[in-house]
Amino acid sequence: MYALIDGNNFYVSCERVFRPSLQGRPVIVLSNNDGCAIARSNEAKALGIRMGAPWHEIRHMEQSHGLVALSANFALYGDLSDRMMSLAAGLGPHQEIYSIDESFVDLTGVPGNLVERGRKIRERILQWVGIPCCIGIARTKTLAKLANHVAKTAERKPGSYPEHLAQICNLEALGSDELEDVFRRTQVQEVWGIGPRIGLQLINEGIQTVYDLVQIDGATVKRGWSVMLERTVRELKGMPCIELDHSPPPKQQIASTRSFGRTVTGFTDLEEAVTEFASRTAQKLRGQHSFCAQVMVFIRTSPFRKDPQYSRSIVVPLRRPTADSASITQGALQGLKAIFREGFNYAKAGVMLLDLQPDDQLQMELTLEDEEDSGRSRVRLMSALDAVNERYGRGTLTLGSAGVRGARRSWTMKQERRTPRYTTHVGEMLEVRA
DNA sequence: TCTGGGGTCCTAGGACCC
DNA sequence: TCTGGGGTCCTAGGACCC
Repeated sequence: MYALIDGNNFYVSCERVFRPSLQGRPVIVLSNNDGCAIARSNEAKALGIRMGAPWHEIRHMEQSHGLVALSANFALYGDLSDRMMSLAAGLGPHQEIYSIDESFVDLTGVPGNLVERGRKIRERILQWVGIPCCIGIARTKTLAKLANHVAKTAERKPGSYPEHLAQICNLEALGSDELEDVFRRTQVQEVWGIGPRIGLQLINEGIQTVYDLVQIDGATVKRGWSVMLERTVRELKGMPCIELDHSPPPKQQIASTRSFGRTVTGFTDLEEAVTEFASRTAQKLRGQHSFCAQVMVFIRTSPFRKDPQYSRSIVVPLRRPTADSASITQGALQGLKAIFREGFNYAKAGVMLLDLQPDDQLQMELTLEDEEDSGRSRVRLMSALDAVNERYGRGTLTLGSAGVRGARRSWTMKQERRTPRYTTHVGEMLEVRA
């Protein structure tokens, strides 16, 4: 048995914790560069604002409907997520943190009424953190996701599902007639693992609801689509195929990419940006105790503009696997030189680290003694760099080619509506006056 | 004028091996 | 007219997730 617990409209709920006046109003959170909507309150959903809607297309609703749009404040969301997750872990013995707002909990062996237990945890998260959650409970992870969808939709749209399934939904507790009713009311595109493409194909084949989908036998699904969809169908039939990942394996690639606040044309701007992206990836790499053997760098123009288009990437092999910011940055800049072309309006760039391996399983090589010493001192230098940036904030210490804070850096992202980092930045804490 | 970022897994096809 | 069989590895592209 699994539970899936997630925060409702998570980013918006985080903003409302510190600004209760946003309750009951249509609120959205925008992506980096204030580009498009990535979280919507129920009221914003009711206005017909789609996930990913470009801000410039819906901006007029500020005036007409009192829409509130905020820039993404990931420092705040990450911190509230940690608090929510530690309380959600109380549901059962093992937890898998699946995303910033969702976790699966293995309920095997948990005694008593699971719905009651869920309700207590939900109340605690609401009271202690301030985030409203919904919980889905079922025999497989895919069904737990489905149950969670039912719990949320029943709460938000009365009449869509039986009322008693709102907020906390345990599919295992339903009779077969009621379960069939839930399956008939749920469209295939709502299923975890079925995206817009496959969803459309299924509908064209006359398979509209989860009920239709579970009528098909596995072999037909595999032949007509893929082993992935077959697995999903088996899970919907109650056969567990996806296990809980309670200690997620180290990442196989690490990326840092950004769209620019405005387009840039010069090599120097790209050099600064790529230096920063490379440094960030290197820091993440050290965080999971890995080395990388290859660095990928890409630059591209905006496909949304009518400008001449250019998009290229290149993979640069490193001389030896490393987690040193300078070596990784050097590789990335070397790649950038190779792919840069004059005369384009660049809108985005990024660095990805590939071919990752644990940093304690390095292939040894013959080195001169002083080189080995300098290798060790580089490791200490990187530890010191990370420690200083951890203590005093990201960007306190950077490589020279990253450019100087507050100087040009014309490429940095636009965030015109960000709320304070209430819980992670001393200078931005809430002040309460008597 | 203005359209996010960071991941995973699967598949098909080509190169290569014995 | 006729040209093996079985396997691995790599890459690019597609689909999906939040």
